[in-house]
Amino acid sequence: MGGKASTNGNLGSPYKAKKRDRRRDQVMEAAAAVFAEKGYHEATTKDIADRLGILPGSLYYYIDSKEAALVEVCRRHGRVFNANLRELLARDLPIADKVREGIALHLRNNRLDLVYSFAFSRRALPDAVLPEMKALSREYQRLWEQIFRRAVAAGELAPDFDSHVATMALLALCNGAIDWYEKKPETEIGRIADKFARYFLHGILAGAR
Amino acid sequence: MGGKASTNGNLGSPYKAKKRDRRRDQVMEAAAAVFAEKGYHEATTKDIADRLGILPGSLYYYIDSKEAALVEVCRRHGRVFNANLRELLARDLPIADKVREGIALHLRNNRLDLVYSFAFSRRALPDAVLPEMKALSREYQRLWEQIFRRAVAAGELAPDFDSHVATMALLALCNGAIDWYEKKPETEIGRIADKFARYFLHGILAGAR
Amino acid sequence: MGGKASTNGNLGSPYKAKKRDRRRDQVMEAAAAVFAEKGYHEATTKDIADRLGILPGSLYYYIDSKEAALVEVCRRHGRVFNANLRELLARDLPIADKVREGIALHLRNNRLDLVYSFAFSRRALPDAVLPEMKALSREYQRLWEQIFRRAVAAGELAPDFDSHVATMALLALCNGAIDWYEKKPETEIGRIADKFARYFLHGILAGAR
Amino acid sequence: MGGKASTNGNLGSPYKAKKRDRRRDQVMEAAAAVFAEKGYHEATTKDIADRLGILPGSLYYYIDSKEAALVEVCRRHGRVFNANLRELLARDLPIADKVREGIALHLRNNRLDLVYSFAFSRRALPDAVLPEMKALSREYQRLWEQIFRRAVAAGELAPDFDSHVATMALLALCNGAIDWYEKKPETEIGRIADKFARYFLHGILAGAR
DNA sequence: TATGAATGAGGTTTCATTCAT
DNA sequence: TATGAATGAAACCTCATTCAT
Repeated sequence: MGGKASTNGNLGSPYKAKKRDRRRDQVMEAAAAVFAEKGYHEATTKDIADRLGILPGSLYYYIDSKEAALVEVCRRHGRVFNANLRELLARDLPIADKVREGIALHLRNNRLDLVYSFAFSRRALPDAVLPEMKALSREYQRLWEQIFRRAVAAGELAPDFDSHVATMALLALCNGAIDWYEKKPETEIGRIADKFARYFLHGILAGAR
Repeated sequence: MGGKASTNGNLGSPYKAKKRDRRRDQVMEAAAAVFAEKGYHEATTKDIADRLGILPGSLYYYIDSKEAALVEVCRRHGRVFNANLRELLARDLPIADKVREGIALHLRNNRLDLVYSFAFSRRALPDAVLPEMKALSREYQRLWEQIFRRAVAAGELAPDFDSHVATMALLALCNGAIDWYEKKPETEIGRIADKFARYFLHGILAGAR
Repeated sequence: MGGKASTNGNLGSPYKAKKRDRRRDQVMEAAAAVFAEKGYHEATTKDIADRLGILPGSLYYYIDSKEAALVEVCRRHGRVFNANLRELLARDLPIADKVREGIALHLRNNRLDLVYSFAFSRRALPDAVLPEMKALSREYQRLWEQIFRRAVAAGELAPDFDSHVATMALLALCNGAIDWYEKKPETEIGRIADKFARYFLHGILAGAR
Repeated sequence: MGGKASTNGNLGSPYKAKKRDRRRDQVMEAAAAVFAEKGYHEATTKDIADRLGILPGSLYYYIDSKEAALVEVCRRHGRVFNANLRELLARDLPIADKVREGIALHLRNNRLDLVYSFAFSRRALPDAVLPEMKALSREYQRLWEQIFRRAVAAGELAPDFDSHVATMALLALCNGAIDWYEKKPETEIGRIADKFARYFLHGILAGAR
């Protein structure tokens, strides 16, 4: 500002800015992948750098610290999760379908690193961003609860249905499943989601005498 | 290993041996607690030593390495998990009760360190012991599957019931719930287990219409 | 405390404690010497460790951080400076002798690393300890000012003598001289101090026509 | 190096050369300011570049290295110091006025970066240029000594006056005062210089009984 | 003339581990 | 049975510097 003596104004050239942002995205993706694979503390900056074909020190051209990278990864993924669910909430579907789709979305995103980066790395998040992260997390819960509550209001679920505990159970189910399907092919996820949804909706006793 | 005690000839003195074993148990408990609380990589030998009132170096009188301690902790806990479930399998109870009890057992044990030590620290286990650990883990699964299969055979569950996926769902539900109940008072766990069991047995749609 | 299970009470054994403290003193001396020689930022933990014949990491058995070592070095040296001057203040001497002795003391202590550790490393001190360090520094100034003020009261100095500026000048003279005598033999320092004192007391015009 | 300008044949164009030199001067000024403010080692190339509104890498169009910049800064400032003093030496003034003016000049220049760049960064200078830098420094001393010796010859100072030690004292006084006046307004410097000169000339006992 | 992206050396620090006592 | 002192590897990070564009 003021003192900047740059002769050509291409500093903020949209082309270059975009290119740089793309590289930043790659760095974040690499960080997310490594955090997901190894967990935050076990992940080293060398792991992330290796995935990008650069040296660890070079990462710091794009990030301020490993911790700051975690924060951003969590933020980004948390927003995607919430956006997806918000969209689902707005759609006009029977509760069974919403649950099925919601579970599938969650599992598919889980796969894209989130559970480990977000849910399970929470202990590594700096205090300063905890409120923000907790807000993202609560927002996700609230969206699920709203899905259930609307179904109650529409008579799809019993009037005394406990939307809160149901949400907890659903999230536990999805989050706990990560180890279970992480090596399955993408196509399998749909089938797993279907089965999980069926249990969640009807219970294991359904069809029994 | 074997050579450690070669200096005093009468190492086998049953009294001394027992006393030393008791101390060893304390060390393992301390390690388990710390691993559970912080995760394997974040846990330091100082954390464990502090809990015992000794210095980190002194730990090595009882353990060969931090990693070896993890292995043993996982082994011990895995065996407890399996023993509990084996006992439950042998009891003569309707499937609904077995599921309810099994979930409660799992959640209670989760609390006692296992999920974090065993399930979530698995990535830290050395390759050499992975087969053993996976065997313990598979044994646990198999026991649950057997519970379900016997219920199928007894006509309590539908003939086409998928015991395998049901087990996966149940484990996912229990493991994923750790964050959710870890700060609740011990007495709450029973109630949470009940609710989880109800969902798992009857589904969220039960009572609707 | 409480949980400490040490069987013998030799933890706080005065002999061992003293030995450990002596080693800590050596570490601090090494740090002070290196800070003095190179300045805080140019000094590396390797420099300090080399001087002690250990590895850089081993330093952290005695210190919490390089910065914490600086703080302690400054604290220790600052206290010595003040203690010396307080003693001088209490003695019954004509002002000229006090100035001469005070300058000699300062120069001799300078030699023992202080100026570079304390005065010139101030920019490296963490904010949290700045008040303490400034207090030490102000105390030193105040002691000098008191020396001058007593001389004024005793009629040794003119009634309108500005003790504050005189102190500043004296400190500037002493601090600025470090480069000048740092390679001189110890015996020289006395002579330099004498000459500085003479200038400071009588000015360069003394003896002139 | 030599090849840099080989692409345009008319590199010697006086206009362009002048423009580039001006920019080079700006770079040196920026470097001097940053070295003075933070000290050589704490100063980063980014600090210097920021002050110029460019990126660190761009500096290398003007300088060969950070160290080379320090050398040049020291050289330039040393020459200014010496030139100023040489001029003062040539003037026809009583010794008291010369001392007063010389101190004021020194303090004012100190302010403009020198003490920190030159005197206190000397430890950072590469061996190859140390002789040159020491020569500049010695020249400055010698000029002061000459000032005193002429005063001796003119009978303004006592015949046995020690010009050498007096010079050392004067320089110590000035250099050591930097912390003391660096935050004072420019106008204060004149007054401080006056007081310092008075002490230096007449001593603190002047006016005392 | 300057940018953007990267390098690589070096710095502080942590920590599991060892070993004499 | 435990301590005290140290090791050494590896981690995160900084920064002067380079070079294609």
